Amino acid sequence: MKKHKAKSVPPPVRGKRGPRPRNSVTLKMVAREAGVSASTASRIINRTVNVSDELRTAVEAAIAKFNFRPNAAARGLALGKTSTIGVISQAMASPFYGQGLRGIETRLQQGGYAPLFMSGNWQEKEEIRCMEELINRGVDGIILFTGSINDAALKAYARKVPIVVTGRALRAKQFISLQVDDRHGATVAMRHLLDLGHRRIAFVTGFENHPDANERLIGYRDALAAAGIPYDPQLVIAGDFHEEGGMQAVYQLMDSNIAFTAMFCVNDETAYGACLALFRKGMRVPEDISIVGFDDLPSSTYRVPPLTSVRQSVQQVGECAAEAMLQLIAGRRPQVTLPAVELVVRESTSRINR
Amino acid sequence: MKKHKAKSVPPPVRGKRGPRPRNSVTLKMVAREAGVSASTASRIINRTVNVSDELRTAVEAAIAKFNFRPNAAARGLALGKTSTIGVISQAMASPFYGQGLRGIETRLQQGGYAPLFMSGNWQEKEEIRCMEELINRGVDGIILFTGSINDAALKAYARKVPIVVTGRALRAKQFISLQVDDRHGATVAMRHLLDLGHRRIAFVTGFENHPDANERLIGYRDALAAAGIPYDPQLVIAGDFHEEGGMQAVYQLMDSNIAFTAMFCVNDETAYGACLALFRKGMRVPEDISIVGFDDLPSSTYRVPPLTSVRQSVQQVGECAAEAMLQLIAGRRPQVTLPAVELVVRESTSRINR
DNA sequence: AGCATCACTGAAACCGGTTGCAGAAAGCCG
DNA sequence: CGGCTTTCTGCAACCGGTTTCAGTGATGCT
Repeated sequence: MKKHKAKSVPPPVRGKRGPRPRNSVTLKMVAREAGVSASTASRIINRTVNVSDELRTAVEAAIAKFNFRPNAAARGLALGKTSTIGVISQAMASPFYGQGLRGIETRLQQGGYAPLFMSGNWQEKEEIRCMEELINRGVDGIILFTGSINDAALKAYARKVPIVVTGRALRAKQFISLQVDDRHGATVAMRHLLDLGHRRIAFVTGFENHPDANERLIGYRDALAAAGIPYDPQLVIAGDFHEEGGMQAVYQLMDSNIAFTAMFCVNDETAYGACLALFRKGMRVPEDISIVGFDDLPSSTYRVPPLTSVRQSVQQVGECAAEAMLQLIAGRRPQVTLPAVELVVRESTSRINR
Repeated sequence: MKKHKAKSVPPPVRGKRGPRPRNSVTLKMVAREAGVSASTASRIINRTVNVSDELRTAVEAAIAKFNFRPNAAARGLALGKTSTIGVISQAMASPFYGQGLRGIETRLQQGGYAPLFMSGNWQEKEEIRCMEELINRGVDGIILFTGSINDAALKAYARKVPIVVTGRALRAKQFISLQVDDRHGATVAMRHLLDLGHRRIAFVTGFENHPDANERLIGYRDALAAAGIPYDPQLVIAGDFHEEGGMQAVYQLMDSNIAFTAMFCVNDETAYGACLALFRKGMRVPEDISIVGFDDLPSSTYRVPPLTSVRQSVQQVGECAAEAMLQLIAGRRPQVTLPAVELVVRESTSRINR
């Protein structure tokens, strides 16, 4: 008994396959229950074609009865898409990113996509790793939320998968970059302080060369220039976008005996740190020093005192990014506009009193 | 020209299929390049069997040359697993969850899994939706980070997929629950206040019936009892785990002229709100009122004044949850222990001065 | 009535991997 | 030197959907 040519009559070999305790309902089972073929069931589910009402209700009943949910992997394989969007941010733990991620999640979900979040931890290498991993997993697009991957690499990736990036000015196919109007926001913040009579205004910036930080610095300088106040480099201190940077900046200013009556911080977290350092130094906010932040994190409302800040609604930026991605995938050239930045005046700023 | 029986000779129909611009390298291409079959290539990649060094290097070279990455959907379909763990939390935007999620992400990644995050927004219905969605997507396990899905439903889900839950005491197959020692933490916080001489200590709790809140309330009462101080229900105010709840609690206490010299808040965010309300009422922290929080969020270090809090390292809880999940998947009965809670004394508490 | 059109439906070929089975080649034995 | 393991390798059958193509009745048009 030898079958010298196995192909002549394909015998249903059917050994029991591997780990098959898939406790799941398959399309075939639903189809059989409804008395139709799998193809028809599939078409009904996806509304690909019209089918008679009779069959439709039968299939729908079967689906409900078994609580059928199509297997995402199979569908992804067949369709060549996963209905998943990769999202790379820097750190989930930060309230800033949390906000943005939430916006992305919300909007994506409306569009039938789910986000797959990964964190780059402020390291380009890690971001690259995330990129690769996400592409492996076959995501249908990638949103880079304030990433630092260099432009060239990004363009290269954009040829494999649609990409949306925040905080860049870069054009390419399958590629959208969203620019928050950092410069304008900074100008508005400065104008507020200037209006209150401040003239010696310190600026705590972020990492060297970070686009957001640079733009905000430009806004700072623009506002000074417009008010006819000379730019004093001593008043600009490098920070790290975190509380620690804000604290160090204050210590540095005060230890150097550099006079100032107000501070503009590159983001709210930096402002928090500055507040604490001033408190340590026995200075009061806003009586002695006025402080303005940027981002208007939710917790800024509840600081003591509540922080004046430039609101850019990170959540809305996230939503816009998601929106852009959805349009990109749909093949349209996205036309999304970020909400305008606006100053939220609270209690960390007051008229200069001396 | 009619072929009445199409099956007799299966003709390679091969119409051009749908959207096939898969710009990806397939296993088959790699195999051909290396001069082996797809099966062998697969086995080499997965180290399923030993193969001659010659072939191994050939295949590895081909992989490198094409930068081949196996298609995750196909692999998932064949294997019945996705190397993805679903994670349901309540809100990404909150620093609390951000911390925990970060811990989960870190640990999972070490184990070769990636997290798929979804938010329930404190609504059981949404959590259920997430559950379903995650199961659809074929995740290999689900971590419910402080969820409110009822125990019965949870047990039912656990029959379809391994589940790890925080903040419950529930046993089942394929199911682990992690309990933070809330009660002990609350006791420690209270003992600190009592040691400082406080006797009228308010407690701002969370949502009604939330397990964490209840446990902490018990700790509060235990500590009072141990100190021989009668429990005064007037001093316990319901909150919402957020700043707003803390503010309202303070207003309520003060408007009712209920005397108190210290507050213990169910979590840090509540404490933040309380601080602000006290500030509004012209009370100083800690000179007039001492405040203790719970969770020790990163930003508590930078509050003005820095907040005394019970540290439970949410990030470590996240890591433990991930660890438990990995073990569960590996078929072991996980034996993970959460780090002990500890009090971090900062500047929001001081000896009573009256 | 005769033939083209149309609306539905099912069989089978994919998607891109994994893996049971068997055949081939090499090694070992009596 | 033939028979029997042992080690590798390839064929083809899956995984669970989607979609092309062909086939069946029913209908429309001349």
